Amino acid sequence: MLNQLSPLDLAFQALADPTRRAMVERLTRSPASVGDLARPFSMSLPAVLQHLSVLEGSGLVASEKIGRVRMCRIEPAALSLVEQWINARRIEWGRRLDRLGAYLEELKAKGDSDGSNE
Amino acid sequence: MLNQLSPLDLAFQALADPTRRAMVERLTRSPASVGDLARPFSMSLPAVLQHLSVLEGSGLVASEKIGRVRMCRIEPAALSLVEQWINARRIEWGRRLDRLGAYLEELKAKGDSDGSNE
DNA sequence: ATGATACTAAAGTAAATGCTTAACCAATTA
DNA sequence: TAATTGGTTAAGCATTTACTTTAGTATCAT
Repeated sequence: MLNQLSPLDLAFQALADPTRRAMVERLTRSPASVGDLARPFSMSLPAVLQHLSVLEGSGLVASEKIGRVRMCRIEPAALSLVEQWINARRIEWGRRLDRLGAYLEELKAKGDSDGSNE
Repeated sequence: MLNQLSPLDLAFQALADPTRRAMVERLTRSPASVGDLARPFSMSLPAVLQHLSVLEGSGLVASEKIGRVRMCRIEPAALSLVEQWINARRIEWGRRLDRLGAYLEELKAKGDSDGSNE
């Protein structure tokens, strides 16, 4: 089961929910208040607050209360953590294709030198 | 509530679990059997199978049974879906910084031309 | 044929998730 | 000062998630 969650876990979990992803998309354009964030959704304000707290817990979003309105903004560092994980997979995948390519080249060279078909 | 899940939802949800992410990492290096995938984890085989089925459902992994062993491989298209979402956010974020920068430049130009301090 | 191997299916469970409603409080505004 | 606005807290609930154990079913080796 999931006990000590890494920052990467928290980020991926936060982004797994479409509502939260939409909130991140919104905040990527500009900072917004809790009410602003809630407006597009057909759910209660407390529900939105809970999503927001997941986002804050993951480090993807930060917020600050000014007067009676809480302004929220994205925190790009957490997003780039996710980005790095994906990139690492792509790089490894590329390396694999390279190895496979080299192997196929080797096979081909061998095949060209003897009389086997294909 | 979550009803019709988009491919992106499925991919993010699949990657939200550390066990499944580890399985993806393993498969990025080379294809592996169910048993291979299970070995590093201290959980039952059925549990691993369930994780695998989530990964397959998300399109991140494909598998094929040969004899009595099921070989699994990653399916990079689904990963690149996630990558694209992240990139889109980074681009939007960049655009925002550009706008902010332009605004600050404008302020600065104005500030340089009049007598205000700073 | 017998047993071992590799996986699969089914059912059950504790905990987490994504909501809700019903208060509540603290800044504005009238 | 009283009402409104914007947010917050707490409690409760249905569903989903991440497992477990138990009991299979096909292969493959001997």
